[in-house]
Amino acid sequence: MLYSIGEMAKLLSLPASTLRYYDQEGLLPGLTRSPGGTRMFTETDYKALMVIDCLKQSGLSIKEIKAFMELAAGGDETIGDRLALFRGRKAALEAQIEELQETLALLSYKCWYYETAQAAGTEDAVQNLPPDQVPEAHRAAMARLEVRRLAEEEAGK
Amino acid sequence: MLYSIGEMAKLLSLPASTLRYYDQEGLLPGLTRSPGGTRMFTETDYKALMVIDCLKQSGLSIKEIKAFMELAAGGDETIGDRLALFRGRKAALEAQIEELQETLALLSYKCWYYETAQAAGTEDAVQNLPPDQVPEAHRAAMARLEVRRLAEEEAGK
DNA sequence: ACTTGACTTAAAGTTCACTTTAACTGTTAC
DNA sequence: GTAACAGTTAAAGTGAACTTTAAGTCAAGT
Repeated sequence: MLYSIGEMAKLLSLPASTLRYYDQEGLLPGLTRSPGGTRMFTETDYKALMVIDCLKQSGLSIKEIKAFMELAAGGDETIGDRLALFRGRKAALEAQIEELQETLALLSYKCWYYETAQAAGTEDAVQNLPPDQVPEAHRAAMARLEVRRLAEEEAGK
Repeated sequence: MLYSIGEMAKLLSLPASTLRYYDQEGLLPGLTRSPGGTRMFTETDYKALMVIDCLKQSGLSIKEIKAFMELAAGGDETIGDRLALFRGRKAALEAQIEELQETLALLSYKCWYYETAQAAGTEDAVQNLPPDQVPEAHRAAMARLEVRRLAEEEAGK
């Protein structure tokens, strides 16, 4: 089964111009052309594009993805390099997700904060709430807003 | 406690130029200046900058964050709007994290793939592996690489 | 007073990942 | 065959988020 650039663009829900750009940047070394010069995408190209998206989401730049694609074109000799790359990306993404979980906790705290403020009709009510009335679940997020971090406890300035 | 732009930059581990840029873009409406014109950052500004980072991580642009900061400057009347914004950001980030979990699953599959290929000395060995020898945990990720999605099952072309 | 380092501004420059344009050519349906 | 549509290229343009530059001012220590 072969796909035109328009068909492939629909399958991936992205503009055809992006596929041309990726091709131009060397992200699709295996891509073939019809006698007339039209790009013909195969299922293998589809898989490559899914992996490209995956690497992109993991934080790689287009140039870095190109380097990986060249590795992949290098065959079995580069299996070790590619394994190392995926292990690195996996670790990076795990770290990234952890960071986003902390961000999420802060957003949850802010939702609680504004829900409480809304119920009271004013923000002051939440600001003046004794700390022990803040739900346990939000304490850590709340603490992240405090300065401290990095400053090694200077004596009262 | 007051901080110079350099001190605040260190606390946040970002360049002072970024803080000037944020100020210029209107992200710090409460920021005051010394008689000589030097920016003086308070703990409130620190908190605001933590929230800015949080909103940025949740996918908001600088312009959108500015709009929020203006809302916040509007006082108690805008509590409802701000609550709605944080709820929206929370939902968006939750969706984003789910997506990254899927990406992570694909990376895990790729790690397994290359570990197996490395053990066999060639990629072909993994390619030719009967599907039931692929660990259950990786089946879904593997399936995501297949075309199908969106195509409504055309009769054998 | 003077040096040094950190601050100030406006404006221009950078990087990234596309996106658009213009002029043209290939492909498909009638 | 021809219209209309989908494809092609090289090159220029876009928008976001900074970053750098240049020229100058402020603040702290000696």
